[in-house]
Amino acid sequence: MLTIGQLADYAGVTIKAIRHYHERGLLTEPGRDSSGYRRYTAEHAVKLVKIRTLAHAGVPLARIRGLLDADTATFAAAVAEIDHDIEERIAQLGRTRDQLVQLRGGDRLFVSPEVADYLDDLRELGVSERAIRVERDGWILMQTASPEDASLWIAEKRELMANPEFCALYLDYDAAYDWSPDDPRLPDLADRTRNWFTDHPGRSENGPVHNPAIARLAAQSQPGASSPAWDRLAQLMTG
Amino acid sequence: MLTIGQLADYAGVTIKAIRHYHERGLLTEPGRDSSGYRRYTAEHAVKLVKIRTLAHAGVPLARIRGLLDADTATFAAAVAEIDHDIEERIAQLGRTRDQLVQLRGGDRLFVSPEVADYLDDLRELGVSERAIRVERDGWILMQTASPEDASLWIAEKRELMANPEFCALYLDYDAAYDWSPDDPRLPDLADRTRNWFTDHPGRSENGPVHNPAIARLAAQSQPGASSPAWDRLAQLMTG
DNA sequence: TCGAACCCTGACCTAGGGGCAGGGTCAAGC
DNA sequence: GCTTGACCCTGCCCCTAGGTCAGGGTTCGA
Repeated sequence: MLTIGQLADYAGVTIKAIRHYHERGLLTEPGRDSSGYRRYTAEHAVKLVKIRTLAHAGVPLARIRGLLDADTATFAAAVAEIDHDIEERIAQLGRTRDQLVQLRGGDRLFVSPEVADYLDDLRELGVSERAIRVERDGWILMQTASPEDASLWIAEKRELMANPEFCALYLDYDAAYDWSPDDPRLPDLADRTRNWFTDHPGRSENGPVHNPAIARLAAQSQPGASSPAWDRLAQLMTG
Repeated sequence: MLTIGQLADYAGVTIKAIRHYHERGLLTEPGRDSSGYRRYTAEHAVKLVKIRTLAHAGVPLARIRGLLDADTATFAAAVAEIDHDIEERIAQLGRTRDQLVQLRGGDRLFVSPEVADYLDDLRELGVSERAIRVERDGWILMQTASPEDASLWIAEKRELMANPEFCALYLDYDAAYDWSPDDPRLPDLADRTRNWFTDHPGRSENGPVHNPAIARLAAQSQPGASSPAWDRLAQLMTG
């Protein structure tokens, strides 16, 4: 006959857990000795090890209760299912590990692969980190609000980046962020930008032209996403 | 700007979880629109994905809070540790899977490998399942009450089982369980048993002779572990 | 303009225990 | 015989990471 502590040590379980299993009706309360201590038999030990094993496998206690006196076939089927479940959980943990690595470096976790590739292209082109961040945040918002539109737009945008003229314009626009609003290069840049958009109207008919759309969305979320020079540019182009 | 539902879909998290993160101070409460709805920015989305990833990795929310604005080195160290932790958990799940298989068939989960081997030997020898069960339960109790003694005793017992005479005695004793208490073979069996113990005194000096010890322990836990014939045998040997 | 889908707060519930209070019991050593 | 440390008892509240329900208000598309 075992005391609760001996039983707990045997099964690798805390005393509290055993009492918990009693409360939940998983393990029958054993008899008491003269001083009121619980006294366990080998049968209890066997049952407790089964409970522990199933509990470690993540089976809810309520289900374990049902399983303990199920017939062999039912039990076997349940074990197979539980085993499959663990396999799935292991796979999920593996995926989580991969994501954990991504967490430290890169934006792949936050945007679609296409957008991530696009951001990498920008980085390679020499675009400033500030601009890339604004782009990223813009794409996050777009993808969240309307994934299909974002998917169309990013495809078009990546095609656009294959055009050297557009790339140059993009880089100049990026650089202009830090310019003085009186910089003499601003009017010329405004002209080139306007010409570009005149020559290359957007293809998505019910969507806005991309750059302004992104800028507007991003500006909402990113305080300080504009600058004096950019404000001046906007003035030059609309005015 | 995103609603809470959009944000939840983006991050693959429930609305309730997001509100929970607000309560725990993991994610700052965003501003509200005119009707009191929360409106989220891309920054929130990025932070939420980080939270989700860490939470899926099993990191407690309190720790995630500390990690979110830790410096790069601290964060990297934490991620490495968390990753290691997941690896460990995967290994543990693998072990649990093995045990799960054992759960269906065999006693290896309940007794030491030595005892399990011993039980297998008995089975091979042709010992009844009833006797094997009584033995198993006895060993569980012995191992739990005193693992060192049990370890010594099982070693001795297994040596004993190498002796054909002892095996024969064991089998006869097992068979006698079902005999009538008037069976004429009982006195002879009692004699042989007594002779055996006279010729082979137990080697552990401060321990009782094994068979009776096991029988007594097992009899306590297993109601009906004895039989009329066995009771008669005990009488014949002690009287 | 109406119904579906969305959002709000607040309160309560869950599993699987942990920890503490306040008390009784047992075994060993002196 | 007495003490000391290790056990055991019940009962209570606490925790995490949310889920669920009630009882509202809001927005959007047909």
